[in-house]
Amino acid sequence: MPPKRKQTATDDAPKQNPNKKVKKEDFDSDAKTKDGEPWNLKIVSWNVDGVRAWLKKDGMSVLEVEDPDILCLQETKCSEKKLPDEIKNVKGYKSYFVEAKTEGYSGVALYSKVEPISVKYGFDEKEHDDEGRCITAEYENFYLVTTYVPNAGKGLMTLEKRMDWDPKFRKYLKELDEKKPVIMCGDLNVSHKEIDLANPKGNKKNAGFTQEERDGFTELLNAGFVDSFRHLYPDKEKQYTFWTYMMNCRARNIGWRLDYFVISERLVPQLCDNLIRTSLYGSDHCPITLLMHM
Amino acid sequence: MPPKRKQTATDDAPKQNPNKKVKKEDFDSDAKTKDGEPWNLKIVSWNVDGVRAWLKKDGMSVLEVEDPDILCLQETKCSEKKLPDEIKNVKGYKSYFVEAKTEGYSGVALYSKVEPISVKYGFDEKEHDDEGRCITAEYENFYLVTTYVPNAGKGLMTLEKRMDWDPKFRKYLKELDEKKPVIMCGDLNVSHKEIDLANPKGNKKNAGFTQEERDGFTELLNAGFVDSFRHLYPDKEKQYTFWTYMMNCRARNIGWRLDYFVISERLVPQLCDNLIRTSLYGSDHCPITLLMHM
DNA sequence: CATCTGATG
DNA sequence: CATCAGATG
Repeated sequence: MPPKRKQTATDDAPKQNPNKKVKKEDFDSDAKTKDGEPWNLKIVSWNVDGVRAWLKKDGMSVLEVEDPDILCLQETKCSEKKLPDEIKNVKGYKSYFVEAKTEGYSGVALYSKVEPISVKYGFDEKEHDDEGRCITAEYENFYLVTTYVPNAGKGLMTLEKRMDWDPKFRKYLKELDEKKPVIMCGDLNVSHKEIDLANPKGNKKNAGFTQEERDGFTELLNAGFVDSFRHLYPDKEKQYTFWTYMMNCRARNIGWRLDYFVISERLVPQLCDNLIRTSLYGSDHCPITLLMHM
Repeated sequence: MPPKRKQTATDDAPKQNPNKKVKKEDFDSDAKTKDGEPWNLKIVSWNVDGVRAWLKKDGMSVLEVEDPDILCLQETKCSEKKLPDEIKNVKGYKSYFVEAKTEGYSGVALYSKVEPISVKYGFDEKEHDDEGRCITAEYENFYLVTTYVPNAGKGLMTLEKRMDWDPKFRKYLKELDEKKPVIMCGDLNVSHKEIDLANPKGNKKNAGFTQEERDGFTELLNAGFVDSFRHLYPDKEKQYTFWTYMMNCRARNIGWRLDYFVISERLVPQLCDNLIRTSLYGSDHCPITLLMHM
């Protein structure tokens, strides 16, 4: 049985205030594994929806308040040659980028305090790799994969591309998992269950909540992986990581949980916490934070 | 001989400060005709470079400080159906709009306290009229024509279109002039002489200062019209109405005089002043103001 | 270095 | 309602 966390009525719908200045202390955590081991690895993942716009909105301050060991960004929407210097060179971190062949589309970044043993761009599927959606970093005792999964598009225009992605990416993760345990994070562009979005009924035919996409996520979990947030908080409602900019959705918490840390089953004993940082602004997603004892 | 105005070294290069709040009193004028008649008609012309962006930058405050009888705007870049209500309905004015067939391109507006006897959209040249570049308002004792003349384009890509415009538009103005005197204003997209731009040497091959465009303007004047500003201030240097947004040109006054009031020769005795309102911001052009005794 | 559109999300 | 690109100026 997963360790159920205490739930209160108030923490169901996190109060968000974009103007409130965040303090480093608010991000402190003494989370521990089930066996009482403290965390010693922190990973932050954030879909930045354009890294240049996000930079101007002070997105980089996430490094000050979180001080993560690893930071993963999705939807950088910027070729490497156009990256501002503040994005390219971050003190204390090695950085890695993939870009789409189409300028200003997709793109993923990975920052790491410790230099990985190896870094792999894409996952040997040319069509998908050409869109700059995946970076894998190999560490001593795990692989970190960060990804921006294809959006099924308005009117499900690109659902086919998405459904091509799911099995291929799952296969890739399984292959990695045979070598070392895997921590995969990013914008998976799906809300798994009804609890994972504000309006499940109205979105069954929309990108991010079709049966096909939800089944793809289920199959990933069946392949030996765990949705770390839902594992820790199986019944916690109104926990979202994305809100459309339209209709004041973020202030009203009409959102979707699209961003995840998905970990190999055998890493569950080392899981300390998965936090959703709704107090941080800079994109239509908020960052998520994983705490592990490695 | 034209009435030469006093020139000082300091008013050659107007000091501009975008943050300075303008006061209505700073726009007062007691200009008179050569014969000492005070002005009783004020017309303001402004290339707004996108009327929606200009509105957000408080461009409409020109009405408060100038209180013109007629306001002409060029490059509205907005089809009538997309015009914000504040643009469409202005208290105290009748308003008229032309739009380009291409959404977000060109477009001209005219606001008038007194309802014109008639209003004409375009000048019966289909190619040009499809680009929403001209409105003519007929008044008791004059025609007002406001226009946004085709830009010759980067690398003079559209110089041909421009050179097609010049004789046709000139012919149109001459025909009007046979009926009533004409006041024509707007962005003529040419600096007539070397004195009319900061860098004449470097721009002889560029849109706005080619020999063809300059000759077109000369031919217009030869057809019985007068550049009212240059008539009043024949030697006044560094008087520009446009500065590219690039390279901090406005602060450095590296500009062009592209916006004009061109009037029928027989209106010259009624001319009181032509002012360049460099203290007003909201676009890459500044407004110009004509004072007439009609 | 601004405006705009149109694609994308 | 945001990001981006690309056209236009």
